Amino acid sequence: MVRSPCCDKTKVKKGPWSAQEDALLLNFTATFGNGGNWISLPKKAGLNRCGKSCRLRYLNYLRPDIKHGGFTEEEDYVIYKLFNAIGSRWAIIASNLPGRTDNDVKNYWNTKLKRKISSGEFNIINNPIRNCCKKHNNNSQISNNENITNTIEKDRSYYEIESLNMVESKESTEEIPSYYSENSSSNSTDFNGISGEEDEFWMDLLADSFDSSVVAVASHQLQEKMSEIASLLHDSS
DNA sequence: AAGCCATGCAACCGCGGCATA
DNA sequence: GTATGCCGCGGTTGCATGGCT
Repeated sequence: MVRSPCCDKTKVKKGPWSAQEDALLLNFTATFGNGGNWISLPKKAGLNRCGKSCRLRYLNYLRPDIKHGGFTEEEDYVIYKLFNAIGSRWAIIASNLPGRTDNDVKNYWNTKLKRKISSGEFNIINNPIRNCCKKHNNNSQISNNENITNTIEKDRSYYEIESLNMVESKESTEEIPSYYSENSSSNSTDFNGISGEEDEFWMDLLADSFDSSVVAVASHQLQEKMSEIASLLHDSS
C-alpha cells in the first residue's frame, strides 16, 4: 500500500519554530485542543506547517506540563532501569517520568546518560532512589498509612521498573509472579525465587522500613501497579 | 581572532498500528 | 476483506552553541 503524504511538503514551512508560530499554536490548543485532528489543525490555527510538525512542537515543547532542564539522579535511575528492562521504548520510559517527553528521554540517553554509565560516573549502588529506603527507615515521622502512601507514590517508578523487569524476564504478561505474598510479614517474605541486588532493595524497603500493616499497603499497591503495567505492555505488544 | 570539532537538542522522516468507511 | 487516513513512535538529521587549538 502506498501511503499518501499527510501534507504537501513543498508548500509547508520546515525548520525551527518562530515565537509567533508558537503563540498561534498555543492559542489554538488552549481553546480547542488539537481540534480532534492534528492534520487539519494548521489550517484552522492559521499555521503554514505540517500537522505532524504541529503535534511534535506542542507535545515536545509547548505543552504546559513539560519539565525543562536537567535530569535528576532519580530520573537517571528510572531511565537506566527501564532501558535495561524494555529497551528503547522511549514512550513507556517517558510515561514514568512526569513532565518528560519521549524525545527528551531519548536525547538525554543518547547524548549524556549512555556516556555517564559507560564512564562509571553513574553509580547504581549509590543512587539516591536506591538509598531512599534507608532514609525512610530513619524517619520516625512516618508513622501512619497516609504518610506511607505518599512515600510509596514517590517510589512509584521503582515499583513499575520491577514489574517491567519481571514481565521482560518471563516474556509473558500472564506469567508475572506474585512478587510479594499477601500473607507475608517482614520476616516471612515470599519472593518466588527472584533474587539480586534490586530485590534486596525491595526487601529493605518493605521489611526494614515499615511495620507489617504498612507492608500490606505497599504490597497491595504494588499488585495494582503491576497489573496496570502488565496490561499496558500487553496492549502495546 | 579564526577555524575546527564535539555536544546538545529541536525537528524531521518514515513506518506500524489502529479506526473507519 | 480492503483501502484510506490519522496518530504515535523510534531513528536520524541538522543547526546552534561552546570549547579547544
